[in-house]
Amino acid sequence: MPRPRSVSRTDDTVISNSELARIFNEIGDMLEILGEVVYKAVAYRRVADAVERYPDDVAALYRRGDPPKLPGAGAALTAKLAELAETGRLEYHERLRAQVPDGLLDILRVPGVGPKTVRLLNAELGIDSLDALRAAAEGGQLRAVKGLSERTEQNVLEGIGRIERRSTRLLVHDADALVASLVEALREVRGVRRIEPAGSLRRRRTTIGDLDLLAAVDDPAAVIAALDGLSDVERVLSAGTDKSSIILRDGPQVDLMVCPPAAWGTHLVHFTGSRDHNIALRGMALDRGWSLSEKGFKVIETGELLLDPEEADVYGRLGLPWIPPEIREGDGEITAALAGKLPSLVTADDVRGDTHTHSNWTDGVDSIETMARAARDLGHEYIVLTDHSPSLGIARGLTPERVAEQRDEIARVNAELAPFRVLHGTELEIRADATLDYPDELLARFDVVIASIHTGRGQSPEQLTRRALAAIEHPHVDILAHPSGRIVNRRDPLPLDWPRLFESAAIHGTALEINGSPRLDLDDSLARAAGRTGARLTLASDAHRTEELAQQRHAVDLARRAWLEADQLLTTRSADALLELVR
DNA sequence: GCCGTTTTCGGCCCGACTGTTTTCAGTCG
Repeated sequence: MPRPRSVSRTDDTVISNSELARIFNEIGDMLEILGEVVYKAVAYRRVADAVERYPDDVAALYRRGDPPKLPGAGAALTAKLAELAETGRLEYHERLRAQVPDGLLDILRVPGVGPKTVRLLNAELGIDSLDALRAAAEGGQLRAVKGLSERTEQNVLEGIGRIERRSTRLLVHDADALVASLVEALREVRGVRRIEPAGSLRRRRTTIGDLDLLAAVDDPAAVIAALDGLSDVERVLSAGTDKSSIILRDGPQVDLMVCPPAAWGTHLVHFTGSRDHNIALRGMALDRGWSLSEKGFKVIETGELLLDPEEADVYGRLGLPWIPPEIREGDGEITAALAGKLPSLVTADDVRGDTHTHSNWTDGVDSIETMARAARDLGHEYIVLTDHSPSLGIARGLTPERVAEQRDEIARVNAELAPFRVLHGTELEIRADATLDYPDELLARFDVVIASIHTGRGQSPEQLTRRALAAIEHPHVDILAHPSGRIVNRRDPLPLDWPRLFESAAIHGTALEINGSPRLDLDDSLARAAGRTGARLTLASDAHRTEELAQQRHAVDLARRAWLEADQLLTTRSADALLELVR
């Protein structure tokens, strides 16, 4: 399976953050294969992570002479980022690639095969590609190498099969459903006191690699046996006394950790992560003479183990308030906690309405009344109905005449369902030429106008930014919907000038949407950056059927990851307060 | 390669599991 590698660039395109990160990660892999000190590889990967998470375009900032301060980037790596930003290439990277055969990086992706084994295979058997590795394993040649065996050959073949089948990371929406069924199955096992998802799912990341579960149990063997025995388990990867890993059929890897109830706190902190967050906590523990692991705090002088049954006890020992999982990314939360400046994150209970919903008047499935009743059942006080404007032909956008008819229908539903309210809105197309899809007189009659880009996505960053700004600055536009236009795992975000957009949104009082559908747009780092500039945001489901109204809770999760508080959001207000704000 | 209210050198989070080996290295999270 060939993997993409960077190519020489001759055009004037600024290299993207994800491409920078990819190159730095690849350097880390190559350094390890070459047998360099592992910390050098770690340094490159750390900076790769920081670049990937950075909300603005790192290369563009370098070019502008305003390079960001990235944690873990010293003189050497800063110079390499600068070289990549200026030229799109990195001589050091190309030199390493000349030393490391292409296929070795592919082999490194086989589970269970690390850099040492890659080197060994290459040195002893001349293996330099996945195909060569597969052939050698099938031919029983690996067992001739000291330290490898027939068993290794089987594992390698299974590993190759898995990376060839492996799809993209799991969307959090899908991971939730999977984990719920696992938790339900294991909760009933004898001796299970508590069981909860941990890892990136508990941090509510957008996509999930492996599913992590933590169980507090009296009898570890019982719950591990129960997991391994589930009907949809394709293979048991490992099964020890404290943890077990399985692969679900057509699904992700699931890691189950068990612990005694008395040590639940440290285990949950440990397995929730992130890695950077845990490293920071361990550093703080060391300063106090403790070694922190999932087992507990070990007093270094005496070896005594201090147990914490709850997470709050763990943080308390370190002089910290409990930190919500969503912001445990090693991205300033420890500093904020120490200073007593943790945000009071928005919660699902703060939400009073939804600013982006559709009906069967355009591309939705359910009627206005059905959507309204479902939203009321969810506890909402109102929804904004935002069916499409005409130029989005694929969605059967509403003509001005149909808009008028829809207004009457909404009045009827409101009379029926009061005090619940349907506010009359529109999802207004921002056309390719930066004009809007309805005349101003018509826009003025809507309660709420949300504007979005669906077409002309191939335009230059300048053109696209101009279109978004045209909407933000328009007096009748209240919300920019799914601002980046991305769909997770399917459609890349538009290359917009975000700092300019956020600043303009703050000035004009136009809110930016956090969309809880599989778009998950804005993403968490952009939403955090927007919040910092003082722009207002809104949480929306973009529901096209009643069941999708519940998607809004993914927007809540994302807002929490973005450090947002209730008063920075529209949908935490009453309908009247919302109308007052957008007037 | 980075980094310092102990350090400009000597550290760099910590432990479980596997496999092959008789005490540990490699891999993973």
